[in-house]
Amino acid sequence: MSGIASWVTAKDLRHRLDADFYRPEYLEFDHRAEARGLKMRQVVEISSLVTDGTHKTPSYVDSGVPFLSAKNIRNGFVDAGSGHKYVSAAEFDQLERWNCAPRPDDVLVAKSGSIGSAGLASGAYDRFAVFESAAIIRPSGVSPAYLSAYLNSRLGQLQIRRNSKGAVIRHLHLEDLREVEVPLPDRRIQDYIGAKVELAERCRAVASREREKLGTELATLYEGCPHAALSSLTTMVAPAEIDGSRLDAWYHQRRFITLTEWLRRNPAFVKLGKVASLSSDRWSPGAHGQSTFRYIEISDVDSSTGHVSHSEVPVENAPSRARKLLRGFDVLASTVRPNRGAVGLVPDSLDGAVATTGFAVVRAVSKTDAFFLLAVLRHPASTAQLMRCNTGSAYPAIEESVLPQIWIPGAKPGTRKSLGARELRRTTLLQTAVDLVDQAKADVEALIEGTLDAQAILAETLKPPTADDIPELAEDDA
DNA sequence: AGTCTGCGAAATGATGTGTC
DNA sequence: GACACATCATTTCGCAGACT
Repeated sequence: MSGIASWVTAKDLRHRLDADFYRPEYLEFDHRAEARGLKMRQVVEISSLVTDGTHKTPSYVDSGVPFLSAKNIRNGFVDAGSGHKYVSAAEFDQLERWNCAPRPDDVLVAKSGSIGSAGLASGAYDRFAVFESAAIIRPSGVSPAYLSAYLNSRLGQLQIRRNSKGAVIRHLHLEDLREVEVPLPDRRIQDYIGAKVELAERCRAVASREREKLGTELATLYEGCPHAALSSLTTMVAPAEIDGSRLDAWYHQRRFITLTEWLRRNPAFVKLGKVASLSSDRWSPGAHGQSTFRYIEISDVDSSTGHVSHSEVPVENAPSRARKLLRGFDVLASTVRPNRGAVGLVPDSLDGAVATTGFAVVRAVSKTDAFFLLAVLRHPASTAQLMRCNTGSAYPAIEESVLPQIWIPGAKPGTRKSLGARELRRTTLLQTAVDLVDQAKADVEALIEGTLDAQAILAETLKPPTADDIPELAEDDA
């Protein structure tokens, strides 16, 4: 960001007259695209429909047709995995008539919340409806996957920010989205960039199938486990059921007692502490002579995928909680707000990174075992056990020492290995998908910079990656 | 006059951080 | 370790003008 004042010449002037619209970085973008000889088209010119989801809050139902909102558009994907609501079939029909049901080739853009995030509708479901917080673009004359990559790129985000309004809470309005300018290269270049996004979608589809299989396999291990039972907070407790450590109603809810008893009596279950240990490796700022460090906080763990990311933080700005030194393949479980179920696995690339003290760091004996633990700790039976040990209602948290005490399936080595391998494959595919979208975004930026080898793409000497380049996809069983 | 759409903003929800 | 609080993100609501 540079100075507030910006010199605007007549040829830069468009329909808007506010200073913000003409900030130097925006003008620079205009000039650069022009220098590349790129055609610029407004979103409205390259789509047959630009609308948004329903404004009328539907009456939600427990199951039916999926109903997604802005929070489902993240990291370049329309992601159903982070949870969503449902509407009845009848309500869906009405929504479809109102153009609130995206088609597979549509591009969705977040209008509220993390505005400007985009993704392909096909990434979620074939049939679903969206809320007002998501915009629907039906591309025409542009590759949908390319459009999605562009909107997610730094440049697309810049354009969206440029067109969004609102002093305090910025929102993206439809009329502004329609005016967002899109560089339109040769169709073959669009397809080259779009192919990466499409391949990423394919990885995600296979990953989600893996998750289903994993779910089935885990269900076998947890067969008969009463983890989903509900009970009221009022419980009659027999004296023998009070373990002395706590006397509160929360801990003694019938469903918790039933679950723990069931697990304790079942010889197929062992305590986590039997198969893994808590790490107490510490880190302190300044002790390692670096100027920055890789910091992992709770929000860096994606609770729907188990993926762990990080941010680079200068050592002098280290939060007081940055204390836990990590190794590759450590399993992180959040001890604050355990209901969120933030459990993730530290990729090998983050060996030596630092986590907040809000995590318990579980260290398994092997790599596949770590993935097995990841799968098991994400299971509702584990979350319920952690929730039982919750203290504090305003600030729910558990103690780290609870983790080794929870019961997990003491599966045979072979089973653990195959489950772990499946979880590994799922995680790898999801990461590959993210990498591919990042590549596509980088390509768009290179296109504007003029560093993209357009000649090679047109001559087809430079080809986009295909499914054959991703070993995890090759194993995809028929 | 009734309905739909675009827009703004309050209400609600989530979550990281400093501090004791 | 617990807490209050700040700071967002997201949902929901309702007004106003356009459209039918």
